[in-house]
Amino acid sequence: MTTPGQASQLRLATFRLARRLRTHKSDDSVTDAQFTVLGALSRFGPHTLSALAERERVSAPSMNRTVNCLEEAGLIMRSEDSADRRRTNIEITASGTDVVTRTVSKRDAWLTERLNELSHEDHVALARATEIMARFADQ
Amino acid sequence: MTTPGQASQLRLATFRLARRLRTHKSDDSVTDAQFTVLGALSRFGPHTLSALAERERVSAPSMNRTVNCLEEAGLIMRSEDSADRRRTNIEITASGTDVVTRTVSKRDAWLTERLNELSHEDHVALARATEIMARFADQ
DNA sequence: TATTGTTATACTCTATAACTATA
DNA sequence: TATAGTTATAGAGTATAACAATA
Repeated sequence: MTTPGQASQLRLATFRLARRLRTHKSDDSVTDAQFTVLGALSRFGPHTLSALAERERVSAPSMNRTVNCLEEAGLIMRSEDSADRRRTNIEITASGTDVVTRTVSKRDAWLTERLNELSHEDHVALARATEIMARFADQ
Repeated sequence: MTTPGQASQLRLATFRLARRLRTHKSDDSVTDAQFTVLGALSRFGPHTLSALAERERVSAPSMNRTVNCLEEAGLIMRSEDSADRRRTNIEITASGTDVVTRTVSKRDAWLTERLNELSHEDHVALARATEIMARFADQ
């Protein structure tokens, strides 16, 4: 059974940790929204514009603008879909992959330091919680 | 020992859950940034403009704009500081407090629904992880 | 007719620089 | 001279509405 304060505690801890992590910005040339798109392209491969918009839960015009910025910076590439000429395939470039790699390692360094000091039991609990949180986020 | 992807997974899950929780607002007329300011005023009492800007880690002009929107909506009130006439004290109104209360209960209701479907083991792990995340955020 | 991507338009959030009033 | 708040200006992210090209 869920106790009343449990949801509040999880909500506050989530917001506070997200905020704390956000203060560890590494690369000023790429914004958070742009980096999130690069990360999605890096992890899941090429997307159409609408697939990217749906994944990030933003409108197609909004995603189009972000993708335009990334294209101008040479971090993504558009290419026509040979089967359906309405579609545009969007994929990350070598430069884009490089940005992801460097940024992730910088962003996660702070977190990794703290994870390394946890007990084995805490590690297991945190890994399990991470899966649950990701599942919640998808619902 | 911390495996390479663990920090990334925790970071992503935290960002995604925070983002998901943020979609639950009581009122679409209040944006995320505005609601965060209302929450700070509700929890910590009146602030000067620069104190609010510092707490939210944004520039004074940026905070000024957000505060203007909240004032026009009747959710906060400005009043002159009697001791130092350069200062403006910013406090939440009854309407503002109402928005905070309704939004918080809505967010926790959504979270509680999902918590209630977890196994006992998942509950324990999540509670333990919540404590760890809060501790990380304070460091 | 429906779908995909895009453009037009408008609003918020963000920043830096410069200005006003006060200490 | 220094500080608190504000205004001016500009760039990015967000949305809805409307449009062209294609299925």
